[in-house]
Amino acid sequence: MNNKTYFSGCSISMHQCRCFDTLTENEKKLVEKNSVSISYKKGEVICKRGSFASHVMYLESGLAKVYIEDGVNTLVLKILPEKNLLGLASVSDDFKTFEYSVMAYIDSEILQIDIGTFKKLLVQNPVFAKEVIDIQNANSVQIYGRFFCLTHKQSFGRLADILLCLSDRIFKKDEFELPLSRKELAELSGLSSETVIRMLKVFRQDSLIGIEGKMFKLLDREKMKQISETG
Amino acid sequence: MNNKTYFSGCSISMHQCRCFDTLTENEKKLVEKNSVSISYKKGEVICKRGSFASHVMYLESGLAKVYIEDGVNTLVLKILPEKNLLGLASVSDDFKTFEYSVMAYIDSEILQIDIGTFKKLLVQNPVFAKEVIDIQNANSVQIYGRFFCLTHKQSFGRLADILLCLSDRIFKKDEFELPLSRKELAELSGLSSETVIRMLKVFRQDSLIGIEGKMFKLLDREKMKQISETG
DNA sequence: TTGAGTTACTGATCTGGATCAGTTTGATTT
DNA sequence: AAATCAAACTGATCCAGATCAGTAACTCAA
Repeated sequence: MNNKTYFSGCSISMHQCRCFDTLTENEKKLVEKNSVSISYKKGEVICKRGSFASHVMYLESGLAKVYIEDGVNTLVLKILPEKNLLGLASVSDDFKTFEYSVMAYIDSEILQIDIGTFKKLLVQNPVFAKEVIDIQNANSVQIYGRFFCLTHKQSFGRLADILLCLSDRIFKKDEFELPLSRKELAELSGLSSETVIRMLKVFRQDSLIGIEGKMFKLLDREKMKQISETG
Repeated sequence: MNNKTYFSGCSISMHQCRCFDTLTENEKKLVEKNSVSISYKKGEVICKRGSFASHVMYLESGLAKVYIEDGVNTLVLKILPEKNLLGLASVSDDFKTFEYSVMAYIDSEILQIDIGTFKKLLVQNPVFAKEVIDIQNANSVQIYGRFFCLTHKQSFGRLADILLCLSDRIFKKDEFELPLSRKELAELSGLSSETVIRMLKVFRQDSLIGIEGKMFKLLDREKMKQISETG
């Protein structure tokens, strides 16, 4: 009876945004007419928590972090891969402002969709609305896992988790160049950068990973998985 | 420039569930016909994370905790006051099972609504769907705040936060009888029960609160607020 | 190629809160 | 009223990870 349930702190949504597929041709045109596309460079802030939300956003390409901060600490809620919606809370009249901040990890392309148009579609196309609910749900469940991970796992488990997650869900191979600084990696795992650096060293010494600068290589996936589950 | 943003770890949704108001008479009857009401005693498990979800739930009366656990640790996602929906994720086909567990803090009445019926309403009544989206949003935003609180505030801030929250949102007065054990209060604030007990002692010594067994009385709300913001 | 700034890394120290090992209190049963 | 058991509380100790105070390496600009 020692089968602990496993929660992934993985902060990357796997949900494929299908909601636009449910629109009619006319509706698609309506969206096109009422949206603009904007480019962001690596490190640029895409939206600030608390600022007026006149649009829903869609990450067409790139990679972004969704986070909240209080001036001292930053909490990364999730990593957002391309083809995902952002700022959905603003469709509720209760939230006139963005509920979180978003920053581009790498150069990214954002589609801003007028909130009025989006709301109109929600009410006029129930299947679309249903898809949006699905997105919200996937989102919640993922946040629950991450919440558990950051509050109840300890450092090695968290870091192993994040590394596996990045490899599996973003880069889709064992070797990848990580576009994040050590500090960003630390903030993602809810640790100090010093701690992360020390831990990476241990992982390397134990031949779990190979690191050269920003190049990461998973050498022992099996053991890594085990650490992420038990640690 | 030292105005830190304040996140409440308050785990109690203030959202009033309005979604049923949007239904027509016929739809209301449909819901009534396809739902059952069940009583739970204090401490009873209302649903288990991972079990099949054939229904959405509505807490008619009582008070419950929504949580996830891995066999060792428990994370309380939120406290659920009466008149709130539960287990919404199961309306998504991706989630056939409950995404969290629920336990009654006090004797509670639960309405189980057939999932098929609920889904049907979602697709047939867009205003209803919109209300459900609003509920999801309120939920997410609240969890974000709690997430931040439990990961970045320290013990005194967290406990002050929870106490204020219970007083404000559940009991709606400064003096109340808390139906939770010290251990449950601890788990709610992400601390060990020993730590919570010690902290309560400090609060009492500083005349911030009065405690006698399960009776709590907030004596210095102002200072309490301050601790919850800075600590 | 020098210097200025940022990021990576290392070592030494500190500490918040957990853990462990009790005692006391209170509720419930017999 | 004695016995039992869980919850409340206390004190002593420990440790994971933060923090501080550096050095080293790696940009990038002039």
